Amino acid sequence: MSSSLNVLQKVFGYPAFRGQQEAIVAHLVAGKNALVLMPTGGGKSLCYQLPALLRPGLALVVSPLIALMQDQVASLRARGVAAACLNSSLDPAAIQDCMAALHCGRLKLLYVSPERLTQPAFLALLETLHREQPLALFAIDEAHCIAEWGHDFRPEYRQLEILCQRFPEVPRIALTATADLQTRHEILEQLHLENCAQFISSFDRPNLGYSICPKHHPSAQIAAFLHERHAHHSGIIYCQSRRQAETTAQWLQRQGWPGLPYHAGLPMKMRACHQQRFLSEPGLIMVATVAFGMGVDKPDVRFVIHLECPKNLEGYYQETGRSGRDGLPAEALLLYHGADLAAQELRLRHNSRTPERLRVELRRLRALARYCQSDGCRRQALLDYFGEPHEGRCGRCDNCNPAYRQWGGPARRHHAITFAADQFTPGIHRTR
DNA sequence: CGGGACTCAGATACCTGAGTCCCGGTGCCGTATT
Repeated sequence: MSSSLNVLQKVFGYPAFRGQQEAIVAHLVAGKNALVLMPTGGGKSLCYQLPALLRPGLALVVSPLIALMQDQVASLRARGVAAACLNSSLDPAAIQDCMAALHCGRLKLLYVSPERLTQPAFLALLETLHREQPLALFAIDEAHCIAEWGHDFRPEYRQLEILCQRFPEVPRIALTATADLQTRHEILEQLHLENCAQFISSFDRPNLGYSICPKHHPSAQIAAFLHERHAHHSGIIYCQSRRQAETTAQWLQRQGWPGLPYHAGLPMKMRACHQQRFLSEPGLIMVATVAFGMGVDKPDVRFVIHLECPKNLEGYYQETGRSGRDGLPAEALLLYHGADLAAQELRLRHNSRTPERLRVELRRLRALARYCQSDGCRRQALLDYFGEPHEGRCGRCDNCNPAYRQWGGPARRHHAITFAADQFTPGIHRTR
């Protein structure tokens, strides 16, 4: 039995590798670089965790959120792996413990943020450790953040090339569940992975149905959608602003739907409470900004509604992809209005740091606009955007199947909630 | 900011016009202040 299969079974408790995992692990164990695109739930973490155990030395994992680090460390420790994170949530004593463990070589995996990683003092620490015992590898988890956040929001994401400069012989692996061609290009460029192997799984989510409807009267359209299709289902409604999330959640509650607001302007306790309730209570509707989602793994989310257009198809794919993780049917509904696109364009023009950046973002926005306005198969268009062929006529989008075309909204608002139930094709939305 | 979307009232079973509101959002880290 190979040592990697042995560790897979003994430490992680899986009988066998899935998909491209085995090839990726072998590639990394051999000391080579890789880019991995794999859907959530596909077993991405294993692709660097297993090599981290098989190679000598400490593996460093760059992760965007403290909550993600904590989840990963807890799960590794539960399997008996010496893992830790180093971040601002730790008290001085915990930091001391972590440093002691690092210095005596007891740790196998250390999770840090890009902000921590790029601090001179931390890099000096890494170099000290590296002289004692060469580092096992660098893993950049959620690597799309390099492109998504690196340009303005979290600039340290664009300083990760320092890994290659300071530790050129340590293998690097970048992992994400969502990256369009532009984002892939930026990840490869920033991490100096230009000629590395790319392991790209299919982006198709066959159990998701896609609908895009003209936004006439959103509250009536949402009410009809929930009433006819998703009563008592868990779902997410994505909004573009905190205020919209608040008002929409309040409106839902007034209508008798269990809506909970979620955005970064809420007190920490309330955010945690709403997230916990969403995960544990059935049938809740999270009304959220982009603050909600990363690292949230709820298998039975049955629908995602976009009250406004996201700013590109990458974001749309990410957000819709949070439904149907259990493999059972789920639906994505986007309420489309040209003015929302125009608003996104204005924001881009206002906020883009460089003309080049603006050009790139406008191109991505226009791809989203074409997608919304297209009368072709949505699945085919979405997969095409990610460079993946699909024959079209998927049967599970509004352009392929009239049953997904019900939410166009009433021409006259007072007819809002009077859709006839017999318009639906039975059997399309079974949930078990 | 100007202009579009939405709400609400009033009149009347669908529609109009005036008034209001809006004009992003994501998190690390470290330091200053209670």
